[in-house]
Amino acid sequence: MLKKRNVMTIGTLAKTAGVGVETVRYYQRRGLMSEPEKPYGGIRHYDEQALARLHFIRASQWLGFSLDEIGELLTLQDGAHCDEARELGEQKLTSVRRKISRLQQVERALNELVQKCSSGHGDVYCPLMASLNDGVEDATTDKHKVR
Amino acid sequence: MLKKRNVMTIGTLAKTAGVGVETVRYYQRRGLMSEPEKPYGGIRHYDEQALARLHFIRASQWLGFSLDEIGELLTLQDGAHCDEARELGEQKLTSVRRKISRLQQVERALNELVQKCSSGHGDVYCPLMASLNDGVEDATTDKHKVR
DNA sequence: ATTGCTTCCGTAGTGAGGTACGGGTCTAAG
DNA sequence: CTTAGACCCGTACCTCACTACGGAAGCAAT
Repeated sequence: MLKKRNVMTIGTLAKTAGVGVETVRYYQRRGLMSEPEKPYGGIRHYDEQALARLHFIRASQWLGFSLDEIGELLTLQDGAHCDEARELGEQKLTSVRRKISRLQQVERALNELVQKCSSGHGDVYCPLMASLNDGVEDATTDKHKVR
Repeated sequence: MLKKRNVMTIGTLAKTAGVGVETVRYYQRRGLMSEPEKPYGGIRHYDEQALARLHFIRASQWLGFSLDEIGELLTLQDGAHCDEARELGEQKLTSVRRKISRLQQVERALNELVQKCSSGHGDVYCPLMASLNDGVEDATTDKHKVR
């Protein structure tokens, strides 16, 4: 082994990871990736570690972690902080579950409204609109606070 | 009957609907609500119609419509466009269902990772971190494109 | 009449996660 | 040698739905 590190420019790195060059630079500004030293006069080069870091970031994002949270995860990188990492994971899991059940409520309400519209009616009015007008049955006591 | 319209200032209107004054003004700027004429020298007043409009907007938001989409819904207000409204509702329903199933994938992946962390391991490494490092099993072929 | 809360209005800032621009420098191909 | 295409870097801009700011003017109670 001892294969020579396969070296990339930022463009190649970005393409390989499926993100834009600007995105990589943005992660560097956010402190999620380091900027390699640039050799006299020119272009920085990146290795598989940089690529792995990018994969880590995207995987974490896919799980719903924000870039700030990913920064936190990255400080736990050495494996000695498994408990903290699990804690973060559990919090995220909870928030994902909340989102799911909220969306399921929305699904039920919306489905019902659409059904009512489809099943022919007096024509003079629209059940969906009517419901919107008086607040949609089912905002199950968490009125307001949409965001 | 013929009860005199119960008249409100913007502050009362906003509080009654559970939103901020600035939010009402914002909706006016967005064209979702009209600004009543102001009587010589001063303060505009709002009636139940304005309140109903605010309820309509919040109910629609709760269902996942964006303010732009709500503007569109509002043009269909007269009940004669039930088909168009239903169409919009169906599109939204589809997108809600997509979100749900995406989140359910995330839930499964995250749950598995957290479980692995909890069930004691060699200590030298963290299963969650390890998975993040090599991309999380289960990004089920929709790699990248998190947003 | 003075205090003190609202309203009015335009403009600007927030947060998240980027994307775009523009001017300058490098490098590789022809 | 020239030219096309990366790269470097800072700064500005984008979307979405608000939220804040600041000064002037109105209104209600003391």
